[in-house]
Amino acid sequence: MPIIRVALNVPVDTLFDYQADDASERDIGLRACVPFGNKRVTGIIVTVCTKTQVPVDKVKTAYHIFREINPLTPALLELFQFCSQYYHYPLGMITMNSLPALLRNNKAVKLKDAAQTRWILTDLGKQIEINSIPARNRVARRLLSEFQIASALTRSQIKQISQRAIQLITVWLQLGWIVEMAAKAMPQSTERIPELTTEQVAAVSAVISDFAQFQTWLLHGITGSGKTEVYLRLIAYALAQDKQALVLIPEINLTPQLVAIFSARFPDVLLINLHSGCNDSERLTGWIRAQRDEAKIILGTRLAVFTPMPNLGLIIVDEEHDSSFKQQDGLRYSARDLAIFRARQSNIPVILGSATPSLETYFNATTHRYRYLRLTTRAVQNATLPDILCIDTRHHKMLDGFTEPLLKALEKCLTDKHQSLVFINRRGYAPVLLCKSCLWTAHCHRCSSRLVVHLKNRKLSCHHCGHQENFPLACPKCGNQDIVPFGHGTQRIEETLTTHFPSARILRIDRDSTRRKNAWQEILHAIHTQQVDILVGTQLLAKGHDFPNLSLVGILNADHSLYSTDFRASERLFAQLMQVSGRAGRANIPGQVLIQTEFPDHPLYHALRQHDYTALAQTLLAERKIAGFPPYVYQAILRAEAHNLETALDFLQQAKNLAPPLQAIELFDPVPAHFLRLKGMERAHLLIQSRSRKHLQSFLNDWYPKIYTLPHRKTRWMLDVDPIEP
DNA sequence: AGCACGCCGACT
DNA sequence: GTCGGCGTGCTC
Repeated sequence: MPIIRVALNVPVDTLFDYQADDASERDIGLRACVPFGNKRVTGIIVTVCTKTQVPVDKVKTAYHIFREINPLTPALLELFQFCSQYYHYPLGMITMNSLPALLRNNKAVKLKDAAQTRWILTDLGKQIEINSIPARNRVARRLLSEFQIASALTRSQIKQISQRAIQLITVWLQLGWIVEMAAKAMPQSTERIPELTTEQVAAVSAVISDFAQFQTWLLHGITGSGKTEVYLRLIAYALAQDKQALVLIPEINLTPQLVAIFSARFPDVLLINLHSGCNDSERLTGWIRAQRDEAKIILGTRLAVFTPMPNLGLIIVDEEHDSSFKQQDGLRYSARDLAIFRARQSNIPVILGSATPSLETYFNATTHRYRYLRLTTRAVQNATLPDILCIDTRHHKMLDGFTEPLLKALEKCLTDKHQSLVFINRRGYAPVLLCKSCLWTAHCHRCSSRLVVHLKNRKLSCHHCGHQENFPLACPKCGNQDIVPFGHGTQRIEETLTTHFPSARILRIDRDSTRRKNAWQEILHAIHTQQVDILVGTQLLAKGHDFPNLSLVGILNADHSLYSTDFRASERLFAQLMQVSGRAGRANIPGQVLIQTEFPDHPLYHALRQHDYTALAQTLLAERKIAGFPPYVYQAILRAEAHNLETALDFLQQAKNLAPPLQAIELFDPVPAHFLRLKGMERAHLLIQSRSRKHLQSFLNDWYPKIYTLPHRKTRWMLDVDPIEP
C-alpha cells in the first residue's frame, strides 16, 4: 500500500504520511491535497514508500494528487532540504512558501496558452514621437516608450503598465502602429553591441573557459566599469548552449531598466521578471514557464532563487553585497549563499558582481575559494573617476547643515547647468523633536526610536513601525512651549536649498516622495530630460542609476556610522558612499564628490578619496581578525522577543542552560538587543560563534530540538544563521 | 499556523 | 450555575 510523505505549510519540522493508492515514485515533487486536522490542505510529496512509523489508526487517505504541472525536481527538493537543516526552519514551510500562491491552494491550476502573443512597433509606429501624444494621455505615452525600449511586449507586460493599456492595443493595431509578432520571425537585436574593454574581455573569457563546471566568481568592478555588459555576454553564451540563466538583483527600483536592457539584447528569448509587484497569476505563469524551460532568463529578487529551472546554466547575483539578499524574518536565508549552493548542485558557474563586495565574499576571493575578476577602468570613453574631497566641519561653519565650500560648489554647478546631488541618509524634516528647556525628545511608545519630524502634515512619525502622532503644543515633560525640530532630514535640506537657490529646480527623492505608483518612473524621466538642477535624496538614489549630466555629489552627515556598535556599519557606509560617488561624472562630465565630515582622517574616507576598496577591505579584515568577527568566525543568533525584556532574557538563559557540550563553540550570555523595543515587543539576543562552520552546524543541530522543548510562554523565538544584523 | 481542549474569573 | 479568557498541545 503506497504511502506518500507530504511537506505541509505548518510550523513543525515533520512530514505527514498519507495513504495514496494511486501513488508511485514518479509522483515525488507533485502537489497532493490531503486532510489535515479538520481542514483540507495542499502540500508537496517528498517521498513515496510502503511503510510508515505512524500508528495505523492515525494515517488518513490523501484526497488527490495534482498532475497538471511537472513535479519539482529532486535537485530543488534537495535545495529545500538543505535550507531546512541549515537555517533550522520547517521543510514544509520552506517548500510551500517558495511556490506561487496559486499552487498553495487545494485547486488545480489552469494553464494559459504556451505561445503568448507579443506585439512590436511597425515602421510607421517607430516614427511616432512621444510628444505627439497629448501629455495628459499618460498611459499611451508610457506604452509607446515601453515599446521603444523593449521592442516586443507581451500581454502581461502591457498590463503592468496599466489596466487600460491593453485597450490601446486594439486601437494601435488598427492605426498600423503595431503588429502581432509572428512566432518564427523574431526580431533581431537592433541594438549596437558595445565593444568590450580588455578587462571585460578577460573576465568573460575566464568564465567561459570554465563554463562547464561549478565555480564561484567574484566580479569586482567599479561603478561604470560595465559589469552588466559582462553579464550580457555570459548570458548570451549560456543561451547559445540552450541553457537557462538566473539573475538575482536586490530589492530596488532597478528592475525596469535591467529588464529593458536584457530584452533589448535578447529579443527572441522569453524573459521572466519575478518582482514584488507581480500578481498571483503573473507569478504562476512565470514560474511554470521557467519550470518548462520556456523562459530562458529569470530576473528576480531573492525569492527567485527557488524558481524551478531544469536547464540552469548560469547564475548571476548582481550587487551581491546588498543586504536585501538576506531575508530578515521567517526563513532567514541568504539568497546569495543559496545561489552558490544551486550552482554547485547544477555544476555551473555563479557570478557575484559588485563594486564593493561584502567582506565575506572578498575574503573568499582573496583566499582562492572564489575566483577573482576585476574591472578597474570605466567602460565609457573619456569618463574618469570623480574627485573625492572631504570638507572638515570642525574648521568650516555649518549653516543649516551646509558648509560654505559645498554651497559654493552647488552654485557653480548651477551656473554651469550641470546637475548635482545632495545625499543625506535621513528622511523627514528633522530626526529629533527637542524641548529646549528640559532636553526632552519625542520617542515612539512602541519602539526604542526617536520620532521623526514631518513638517508637511505636521506629524511625528516612527520610521520603524509607521506610528504617527500630532505635534505636541508644549513639552509633555516640563510644559515649556519652546520645542524645536533638531537636526536635518531630506525635507529640511530641500527647504534650505530652496531658500539658498530660489531659481533652482530641486527634487527630493526618498521613500516619502516615491511611494506613489509610477512616481519613480516620472522622477527618472524628469532627471533625464534635465528638468531638475539639484537632487536631494537618501540611499534610494545611490543604486545603479545612470544620471549622465550629474557632476557634483554632496554628502552630509554620514559620520554616525563610523563609530557604531555594529561592526558591519562601516562596511555598509563605505559601500553606500562608493555607490553615491559613482553617480558623479559619468558620460563626459568630470565629477566631484564633497563629503562633510568631522573625521577627514578616518581610514574610511582615506580609502574613499583614493577609490581604494582594497585598502579599506584589508583594514577592516585586519580589525575583524583581531576582534574575532566574521568572516573569521561563523555566527548564529538566537533571538527572542516578548512583552518585557525579562521574559525574553529568561527564555534565552534557559536555552543557554540546555546547550549541549561545546565543541569549538563560543556561547555568549543573553543580552538586550541594540534596538530594544520594536513594535511594542522587547527583544534580546544570544550569540553563538565558531571558527568552524561544521562545528557550529552540528552544535545547532543538537541544540535546536532542546530549545524546542522549552515552554515558550509569551516568547517568540527564532534562530538566525549567518546573521547580518546584530 | 489554526483549532480544540481545558481550567479559572465576572456575569444573566 | 455558565460564558469566555487564552495557555497547551496536536495535526499523519
